[in-house]
Amino acid sequence: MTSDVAPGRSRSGPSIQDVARLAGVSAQTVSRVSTGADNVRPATRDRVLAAMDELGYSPNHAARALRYGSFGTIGLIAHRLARTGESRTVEAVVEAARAEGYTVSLVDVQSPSSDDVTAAAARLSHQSIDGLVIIRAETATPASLVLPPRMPVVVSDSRFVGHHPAVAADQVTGTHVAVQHLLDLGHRTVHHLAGPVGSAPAEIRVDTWREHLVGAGRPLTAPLRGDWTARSGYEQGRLLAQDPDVTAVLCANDEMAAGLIRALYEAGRRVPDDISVVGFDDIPLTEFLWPPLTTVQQDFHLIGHRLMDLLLRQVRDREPLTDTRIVVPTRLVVRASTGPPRA
Amino acid sequence: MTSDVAPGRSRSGPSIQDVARLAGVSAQTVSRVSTGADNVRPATRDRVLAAMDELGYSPNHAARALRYGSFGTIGLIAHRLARTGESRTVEAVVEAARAEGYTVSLVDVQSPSSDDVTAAAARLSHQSIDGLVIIRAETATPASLVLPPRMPVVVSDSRFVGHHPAVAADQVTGTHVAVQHLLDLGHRTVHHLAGPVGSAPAEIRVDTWREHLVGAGRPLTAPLRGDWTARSGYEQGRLLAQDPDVTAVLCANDEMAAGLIRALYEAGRRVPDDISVVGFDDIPLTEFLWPPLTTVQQDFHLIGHRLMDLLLRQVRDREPLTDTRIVVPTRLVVRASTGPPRA
DNA sequence: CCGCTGGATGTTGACGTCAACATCCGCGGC
DNA sequence: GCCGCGGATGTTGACGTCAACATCCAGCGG
Repeated sequence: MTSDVAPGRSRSGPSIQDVARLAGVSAQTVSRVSTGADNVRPATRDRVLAAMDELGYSPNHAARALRYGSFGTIGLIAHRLARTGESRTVEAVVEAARAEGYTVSLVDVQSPSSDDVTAAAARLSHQSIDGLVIIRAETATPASLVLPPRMPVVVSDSRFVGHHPAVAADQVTGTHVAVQHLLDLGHRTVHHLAGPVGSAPAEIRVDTWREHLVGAGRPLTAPLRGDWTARSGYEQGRLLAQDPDVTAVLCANDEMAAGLIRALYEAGRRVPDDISVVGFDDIPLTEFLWPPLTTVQQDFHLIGHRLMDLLLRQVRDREPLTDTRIVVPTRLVVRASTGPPRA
Repeated sequence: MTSDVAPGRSRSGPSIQDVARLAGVSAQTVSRVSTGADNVRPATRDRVLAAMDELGYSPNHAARALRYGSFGTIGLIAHRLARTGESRTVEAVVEAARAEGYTVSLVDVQSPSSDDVTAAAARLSHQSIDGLVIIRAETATPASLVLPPRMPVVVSDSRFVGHHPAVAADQVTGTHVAVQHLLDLGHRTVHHLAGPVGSAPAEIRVDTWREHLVGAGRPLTAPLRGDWTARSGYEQGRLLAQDPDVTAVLCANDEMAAGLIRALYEAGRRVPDDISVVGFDDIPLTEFLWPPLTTVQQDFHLIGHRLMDLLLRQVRDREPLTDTRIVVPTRLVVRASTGPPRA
């Protein structure tokens, strides 16, 4: 019943030594029990387990990490974490990581520039992480992004193909299908409310949209620019509402589409009667907007899991995956915000 | 020019010894340079820095953590991380942590029950975290939540007052103000679309709503129950639309309000002409719904920062904050979804 | 009854870092 | 010229864990 646990030893709990003392065995035997080695007599094991329980012992992760050279932790760099696509991807990565026994260390960078991402990666690598996931480093470029050598990395951005293993939604097909959907409905051309200049996903969508219209021989207008927020969609929508030629708009995400639709309504233009609108992402609210939004669905959950798969193949199996690329399909969900143009 | 860095030493980079060898000094001198001690001759310091640079050295965090008993890491437990309130709070905590030099280890629990949260906390405490932030452990209860002893903890849930330091939005005032706003408009009573049974924030809103109506001597109806999703709001809205007595509904969050409004429209009941609707949270899209939603704004950003403040007071300053409680104000934002009942 | 075998358990050292203490060296004062 | 002092640098040990090796003992065959 005597308790001779060292009293004032900082914050960290009881050590393996304390347990060993209480159980009347050596530290090594305690270690064997806690790593699940099989050559421990059941009676001894029980005694050790009881001692662990009494002391509330849990192995010191720092010591294990030092011993093994691995933390069981992966770093995750995101920008504007609270945005829909980001937070859902993060959630999926965290979920997949937990399933594999890894913990996720999260860093939210101020800007998605190469400098900030480089700094965040350096910070994380000091944490002795086993691998690094970078989510949508929008304005970073492969050449200027400096990562710790020998660090397994995956990126959710197709721009990094050839430099880092990447997982990306098939935005090209998604955009083609969305534009074609509008043309099929009879629209003469499609306007585009794009994401900010410099953002890679925004540019891919702009390029594909333009290419498709050119390929179909349709008139081309300059893309409008938003910053992904509903407010920017609203502002651009006020401008667009002035233009009687506009009958169909492809928006680079759902938030901007929501803002746009509201601006159109306020200007007296009805969706889809006067103007058809397509979004991108399929956020949970999309279905309950008025009218329910036709949109290009991205499977963020799958993207998150694929990111983790790809990372673990490098971390665990030591596969060198320099230029692997995984494309996750997108899918057009047709709801009520698109229809034929007014005759 | 000779490079005698040990070749096959797993993943971790060069050690302090490698740098010392290259610079022709002892490991301790390298340590002094990297911790910024001042008693190193400038010439020596330069030599060491050059060696660090050449080798790409950075201190091994695991070893430091072992030595110091601290990781510079805080644990963050969340449930359904991708939800609006959660992701914005997480973002704010991560931001505040980074500003203070801490990294955040993220765990997303399957369910917000005491058991799952307890397990997650145990997992994290193995990571040698310095403190723990628990975001909205909805159905966990103070009594059954077992946390590692001596672990600094903060919780964003007022139910834990008296057990753990907590930061919570002032939902009580927010709910009172919202209900009164509807009564002031002339509604005879207010219906309530609540969150799931067992969720603490949901129950607080239910209790306050009921209490306010009773206090004002208004007729009381049983709260409808959703699960925070827009879909559940839609489903309850279909039921509610059948009831001609309903003229005002307070929803426990904005997503459910959006779903509810859509169901009302589909049933031919107009908002706010036939029915007024109030939401809760003020998510970014709220303003761009149709009609723009009157809602109770919660300042998630401030909540995140306050959580971090409270945690650091325990971690850094060793303040024992058992029952501290910080209340973050809420605010009713009146938009276009509320109005007087039809005469 | 002795020695051998094999499983259970103990001992040692190393992972990388840094505080405490030890040592070394140059310079100023007497 | 010698002593002492103080700043720069080196050495030792400890943080907690676990693999490798060492030891111990029970049981069995000869």
